[in-house]
Amino acid sequence: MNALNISVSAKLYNKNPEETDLGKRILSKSIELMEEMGYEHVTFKKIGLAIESTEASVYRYFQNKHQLLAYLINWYWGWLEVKMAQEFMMLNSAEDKLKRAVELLVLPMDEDERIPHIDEGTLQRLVVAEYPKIYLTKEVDAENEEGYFLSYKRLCDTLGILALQINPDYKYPHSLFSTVISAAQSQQFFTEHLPRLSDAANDRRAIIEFLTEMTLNSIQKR
Amino acid sequence: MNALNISVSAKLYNKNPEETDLGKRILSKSIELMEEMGYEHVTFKKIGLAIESTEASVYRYFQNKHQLLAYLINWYWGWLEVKMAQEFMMLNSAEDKLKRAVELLVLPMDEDERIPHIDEGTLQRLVVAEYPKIYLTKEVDAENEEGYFLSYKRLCDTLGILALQINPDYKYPHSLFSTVISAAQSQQFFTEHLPRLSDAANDRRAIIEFLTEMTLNSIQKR
DNA sequence: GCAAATATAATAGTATTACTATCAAATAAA
DNA sequence: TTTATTTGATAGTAATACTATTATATTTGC
Repeated sequence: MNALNISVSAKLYNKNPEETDLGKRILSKSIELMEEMGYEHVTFKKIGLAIESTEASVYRYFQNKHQLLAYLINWYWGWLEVKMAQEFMMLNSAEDKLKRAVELLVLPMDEDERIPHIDEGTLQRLVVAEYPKIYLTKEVDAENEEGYFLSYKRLCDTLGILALQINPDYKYPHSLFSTVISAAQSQQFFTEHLPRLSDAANDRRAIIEFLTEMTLNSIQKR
Repeated sequence: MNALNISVSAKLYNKNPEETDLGKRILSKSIELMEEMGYEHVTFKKIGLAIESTEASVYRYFQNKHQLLAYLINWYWGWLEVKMAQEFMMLNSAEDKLKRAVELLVLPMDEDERIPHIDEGTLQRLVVAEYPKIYLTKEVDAENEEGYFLSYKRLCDTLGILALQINPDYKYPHSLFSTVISAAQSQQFFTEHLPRLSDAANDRRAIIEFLTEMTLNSIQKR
């Protein structure tokens, strides 16, 4: 077992991939493959090949590619939340915590050696490139009931609570942080691929400053 | 010919659908079908059936489903820009223009009778549900060079210029408006499907207030 | 240590999708 | 009215997203 375990809803897999060696290889290789060739071009057959096993084996762990992506993205948000909780212990003001949260959303991730089968840096790039695809479907309502988006919602709540500590009268904490988290992802994507949609020429610090200003200016009492 | 024509880059179609009756039926029915059953579940075969023609006919106008979606979404942003330009003529301050722009992004659209083959209200709902899918692909760089995202970029520019009229020192006009436009879409989606990610219980006015505050507070000199 | 249960590998097969190609009939343009 | 263009009808192909089956490992419970 791992020193650290990120819990992901049991509805997000057929058979828990964290419990077997093959399962971990599926996670590790599908992160790699999806980041490299893009979600649309990945098939369970290709994953089977990459893990030196078969398509059928992958199906034993995940019902389909969409569920696998949802698993990985949930894992990422869950892991980010743990990271934030750890770092928040050292910080004393809600404002500092929010600033640090924005940094964690945008700065590249180092690998966590406690979890050798997941490369957090690659996973972060995968999330930047694919995350809205897990909810932009006609199945969203059914999947929402299955808990497909729990970790994302929890993260928004957590940050929203910090905002209310700064200004208890702020009316839009959930909207603000779903916007900020989403903007953190898309600004990273835009600086790389559609630079005219951002003002941060490949400079993560500028993205952080933009988001931090936007967040704090929105919350502030006036 | 139409009284009003929204121009869409010629790279977004094989054969211009605005020029023939069949082409217009393709546009009209694919908006309907995609909004109704979701992008993933639409096929050219189904569109062919819906327009009482064949799969092959649809392929004569669009290379594939992705290009068709890109066409429709570009058409939407192009049309919104025209709408905004019309309304801005009546308004005298940059702030009023920005406020109105946010409203146009969020309020439901009435049909424009000058363009009978496009139902703008349905198209708007389609854009809310699908727009990031046109750039979240591995082909984004190639498609960007083909002009797949021009109308979106132009819209962000236009609004960014208004922001600079309010505060010429504001450093992030492009980032801000790509964020605001994107948030306008996703907040509409969240209030309907993932309400815990917003604070606007099915109330478009609340979304507008949230976005307007966020925008103006970000720009303001302080 | 052995029987029973479970996990995996290898393979086959099906329906659907995303196209490409062909050709004749209809329509429009010169 | 000849010629070109557009459409309709049909066929075909490779890939995808699965489901099913069976033999062989591997693990677990007793």
